Amino acid sequence: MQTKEAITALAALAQESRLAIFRLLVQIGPQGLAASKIAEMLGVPPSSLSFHLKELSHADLVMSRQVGRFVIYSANIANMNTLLSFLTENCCGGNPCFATAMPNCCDTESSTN
Amino acid sequence: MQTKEAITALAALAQESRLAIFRLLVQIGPQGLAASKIAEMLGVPPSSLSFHLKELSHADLVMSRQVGRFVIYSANIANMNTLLSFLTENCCGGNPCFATAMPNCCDTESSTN
DNA sequence: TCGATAATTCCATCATTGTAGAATTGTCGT
DNA sequence: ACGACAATTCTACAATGATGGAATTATCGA
Repeated sequence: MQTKEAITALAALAQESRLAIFRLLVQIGPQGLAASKIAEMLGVPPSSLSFHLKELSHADLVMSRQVGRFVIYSANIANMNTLLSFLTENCCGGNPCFATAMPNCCDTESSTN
Repeated sequence: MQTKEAITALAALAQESRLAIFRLLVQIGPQGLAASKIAEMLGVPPSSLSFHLKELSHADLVMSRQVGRFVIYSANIANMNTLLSFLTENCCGGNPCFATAMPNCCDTESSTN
């Protein structure tokens, strides 16, 4: 992961609505939620929600798939884990302090780990 | 950790200079670096550096201590870990996907793991 | 106490981002 | 094809954040 991508992701998360959306999607897991459902649960106006979902998508933190007239959004856990790793990369110069790898949370589609 | 604190921390990291500063301090570890040294290593003007260090301090991502006429900054790894946990909290509804706890990177002041 | 260096605050300028109503596009059921 | 609903884009407006030079505060060595 490059610095630029990390900043995009962090900036995407550094906003009340988007953080709420993302955390909601993390908790829901791979099955995801329709945009309208998210709007309903979080009380965000549709246009604002679209704006924020676009930001999160652009930051590769959420994925979307079309199902009928719904667009289902889900958290991109793999990329979130990449981000977390980036933040702790080479912690303390790689000395004993650091417990190897980051957790693999909800290994998305690919193989587990 | 509250949402508000998380947003403050994420916003602090979502900026090129600050992310560079933070990652540098993470890699340096508990011993930390003087502000002037950081400025030198990253090529940031002193006033800008102060501004960014203040942001990072306010977000509880770095700590500082005065040593002579130097102010030594170090990463607050404990709080970073709290932030990472917050982001993955209750992932997938707490189902099998999630590998228990976050890594404890550089257990700050206390014992070194 | 004086010069030198470390660090922060002040300040003005510039750029980016959040917000939400209205209009638009796309998909469904009949 | 038409009405209903899902979602996005368009468009201003308001608010916040980044930048770096100059002045200021604080600490050291001699």
